[in-house]
Amino acid sequence: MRATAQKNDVILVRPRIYLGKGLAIGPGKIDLLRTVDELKSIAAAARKLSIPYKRAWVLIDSLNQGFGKPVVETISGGKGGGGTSLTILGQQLVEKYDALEKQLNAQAVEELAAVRALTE
Amino acid sequence: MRATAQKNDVILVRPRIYLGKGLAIGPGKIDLLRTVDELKSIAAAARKLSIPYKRAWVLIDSLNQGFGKPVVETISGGKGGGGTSLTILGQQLVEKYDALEKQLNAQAVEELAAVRALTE
DNA sequence: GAGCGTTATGTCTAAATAAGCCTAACGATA
DNA sequence: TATCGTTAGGCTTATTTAGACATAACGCTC
Repeated sequence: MRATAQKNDVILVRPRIYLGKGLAIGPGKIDLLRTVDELKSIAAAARKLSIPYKRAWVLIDSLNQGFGKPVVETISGGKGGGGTSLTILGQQLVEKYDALEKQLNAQAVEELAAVRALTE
Repeated sequence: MRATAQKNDVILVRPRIYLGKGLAIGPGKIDLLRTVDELKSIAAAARKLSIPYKRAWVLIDSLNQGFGKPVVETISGGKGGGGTSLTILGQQLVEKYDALEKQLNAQAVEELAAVRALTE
C-alpha cells in the first residue's frame, strides 16, 4: 500500500522478441496495441503516439500477417466512423509481453546497474 | 559436469540497453567487441563478422564517443600493420552485458515461452 | 626505402525505411 | 442522401541508414 515507486517497478529493459520468419515484436508495437485497446481506434492511437495512421496500420498488419490470425478486430463505418478493438490474441500478446518485461526488469536490476555504472 | 546444454544456458533474449543521450548498446556491438578482443584487430573482426571495416569502426567509435572514454586501444603501423585491443572499460562492458544477458535468460524462460506459445 | 596490413576518415552511391498524399468503402447520423 | 470519421490500402517522394570506394598516416619487415 505504499505510494512510492518500488525499485522492481522500474522499467529499464524493453525487449524485442524475435519469433521467427520475419516476425518480431518489441516495445513499439506493444505500446501501439495498448493504445488501440485504450482508445478503441487505430487512428486515435496513431494521433496520440504522434505517428502517421499509415504507419500504425502497417505495424498492426505485420502482426496480423505474422501470426496468421488477427490481433485486432475492426469495424469500418458506422457510429464515429468505425473502430478497432483487440482480439483475444492481441490482448494476450500485451499481457505476456508485460509479464516478460516485468520479470526481466525485476530480476536483473543489479546487472543493469552494473552496466549503467560504466557510463560514470 | 554434465556435457548437455542446460535449460538456463539457452539464449533467447539479447537485450539492447539504452544508456541515455544517443548511447545504446546491444548484441551487435557486444559481439563486435568480443571478436575484436579475440582477434586483436578491427579489420579481422569485421571480416569474420562479414561487415565492412567502416561499419565496424563506426560502431566502435560510437561507443568511444558515447562513453567519453575509449573502449579500445589501437596501434597503427608496425608488426602486422597494427592492431586493436579492448581497454578495461571495453572488457567490463562485455562482461557486464554477458552477465545481464545470462540473468535475463535464466530468469525469464517461462514468460518467454508464454509469448512464443502464442504463435502456434 | 618500398611494400604490407592496419587504423582512420571523407565522400559518394545505393538500399532500406518512413512519411505523405490520395482514393475508396463503410455505415450511422443529421 | 450528403456528411463525417474511420479502416484499408496504393503510390510517390523524402529521409535515414548502410555500403562501396578512395585516400592517407603509421611503423615493422625485407
